[in-house]
Amino acid sequence: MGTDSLMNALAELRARFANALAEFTPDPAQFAAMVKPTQDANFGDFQANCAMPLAKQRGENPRVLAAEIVGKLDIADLCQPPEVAGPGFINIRLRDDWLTEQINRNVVDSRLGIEQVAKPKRIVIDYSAPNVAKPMHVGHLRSTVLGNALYRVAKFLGHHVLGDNHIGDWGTQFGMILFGYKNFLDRAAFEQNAVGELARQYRLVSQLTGFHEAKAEHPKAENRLAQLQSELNAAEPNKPTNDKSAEKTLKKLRTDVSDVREQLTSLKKQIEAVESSPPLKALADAHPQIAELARFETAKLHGGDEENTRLWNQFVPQCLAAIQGIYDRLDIRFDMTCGESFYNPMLADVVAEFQAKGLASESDGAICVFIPGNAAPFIIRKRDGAFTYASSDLATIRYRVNDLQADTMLYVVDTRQSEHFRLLFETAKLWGYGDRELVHVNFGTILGKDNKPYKTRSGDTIGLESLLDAAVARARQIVNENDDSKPEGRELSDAARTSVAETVGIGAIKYADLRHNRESDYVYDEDKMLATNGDTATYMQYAYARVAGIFRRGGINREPLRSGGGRVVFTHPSERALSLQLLRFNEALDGVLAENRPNILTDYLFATANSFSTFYQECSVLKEPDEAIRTSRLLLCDLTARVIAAGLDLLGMKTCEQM
RNA sequence: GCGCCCGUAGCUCAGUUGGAUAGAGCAACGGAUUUCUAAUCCGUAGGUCGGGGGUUCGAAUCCCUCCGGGCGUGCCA
Repeated sequence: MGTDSLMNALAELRARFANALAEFTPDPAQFAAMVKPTQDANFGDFQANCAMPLAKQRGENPRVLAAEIVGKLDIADLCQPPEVAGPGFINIRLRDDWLTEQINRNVVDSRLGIEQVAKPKRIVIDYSAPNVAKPMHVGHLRSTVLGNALYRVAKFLGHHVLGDNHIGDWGTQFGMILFGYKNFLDRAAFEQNAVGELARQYRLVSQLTGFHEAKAEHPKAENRLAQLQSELNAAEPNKPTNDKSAEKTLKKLRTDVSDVREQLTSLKKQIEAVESSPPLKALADAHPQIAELARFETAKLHGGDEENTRLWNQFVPQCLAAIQGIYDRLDIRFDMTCGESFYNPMLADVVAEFQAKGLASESDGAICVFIPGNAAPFIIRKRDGAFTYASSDLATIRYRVNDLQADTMLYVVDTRQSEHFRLLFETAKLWGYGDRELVHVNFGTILGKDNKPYKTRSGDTIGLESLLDAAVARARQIVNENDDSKPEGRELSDAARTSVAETVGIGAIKYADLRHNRESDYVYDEDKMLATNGDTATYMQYAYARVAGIFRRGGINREPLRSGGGRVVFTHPSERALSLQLLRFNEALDGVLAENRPNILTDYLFATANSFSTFYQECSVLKEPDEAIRTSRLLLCDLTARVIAAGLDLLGMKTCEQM
């Protein structure tokens, strides 16, 4: 395969442009990078935007320069003669013979034309990271789905990737279960379902703790409200006419008042939830110091207390096994699960090293790293001597660099922790890890239809499991309806329907998450993600199933088809469009990794499935009388199916042969 | 108070280091089916890209400012 690079049209064009541009600039690569796919097919397949900025730099006429560049270009083997348009765009249309050459190469390529990277990096992807003490909830969805997609793509492109689940197994939450276990355990329930009972303990202790805090906070909030209210009442009547700053203060007061009101109602709700239930109220009254006692259990665990250590060793594997159930369903496996407890033994040494090197200093009793230009300190040990997640994260970096030889570390974590990671990375740089790539792959919040963080109507967080169940149940309904309404009656067995529903339901959730720009918040809308039309996982899965249907109906074996020596030929515009689209798979994958944005791949797959649907509409395959054309179309179908299945697989989604 | 982010079509969202007439999906309207699966395709309509100013041959994108919203903010992770 001496012409590997030809498989990537964009890269090849850029290389050719770089050659031509060498005569005009010392930095041809920068300008060659301005070759891009066109947005509008009327302008051809690719466009080069380099003439304008280059002309500006050289003080020349951009159109004239564009023509000169075209004159130096050696691309006649791949493109039709380029055209200069507008202020100096160079429009390029690939030659059909070159295109068919490439597509025929990909048709028989097991990697679908995707090369592995020349210089693989060792990448650690830190994602999902649930707290094992409590059930996974909607807040874990994005990290889990996004991280896994990046993991799969990086791996497919040939990087050495380690997926690491940095679980919370050592924090205050564990003290809460320990306290609950010792004081409130329902033994029978525990025998029957240990993890469920532990989760109940967590919720119970957390509720009681919250109750006492709310009790203490409530009068303070009322005072604050009263004070703000009176300030507002005083300010409101002498409303200034044209005083901007006074107006602003007034507005600020109003929002403060409504904020405190909101806080008050939520406190009341918390209090009422306990007080309206006599058994809960009795528990609360019996344990006024519950928060402190739970913290004490955590401290005992950290101190090596025998009983707590024994319970911890018993609980953690059980909790992990329960979480694994969700991962199995989501088709996710980690290479390693090194949580907080794994790094615990290293923390004292890390802090000592920072102190010894003079990188950290004491402030108000806490050990802090102060980064110039940052107001907030990076606290690596608290006043009470306990370590923080800052110290744990530093130990993690050291481990990943020294023991795992990581070049790149990705942290797929909520954007609200941006500041923490900024400080963490700065601190790591001071510590001597400035040569490693540390990236916070941040993402936004999943919102409910009220545009607030997604919660149940009563304000509880939504369990991940129930989210999956709901989507699958809805998918099952749709599968039933669709299959029942087939012209010749139902085609799927009950078992098949169940399996399709799982594939479609889980796919819907994942796709809905991945198709958004990760940095945006998005509204969780089950109706939309499971709609039978539109930009959904189902659309891609359906396109795949249609291809599978062709091969099934035609009784065609795909392996022999590929090796049968048939060739793709263009007889219809939709065949060309589909082929070009299929050849762009590598652009999409490169794009995903360049910015850690899987939505680039969802966009690509949607466009691909769309291209296919058009082709499917315009070109009959099995009914095509000309055998060469029929074979050509079968080859296109086969490659389409493989690209869609591979793309979905890289996003963590499955396909079905029939749906 | 300080810091970060966002504001694009009626709704949900894309928009690649500044590029051509700002794009999808849904909803609306009009077409296509003796179905290789209509969970589809083709078309129409819909936007002062929050307002204003600036830089540029060229701005949704960069800078300033104002308005509106979200998030974070020294010992939770």
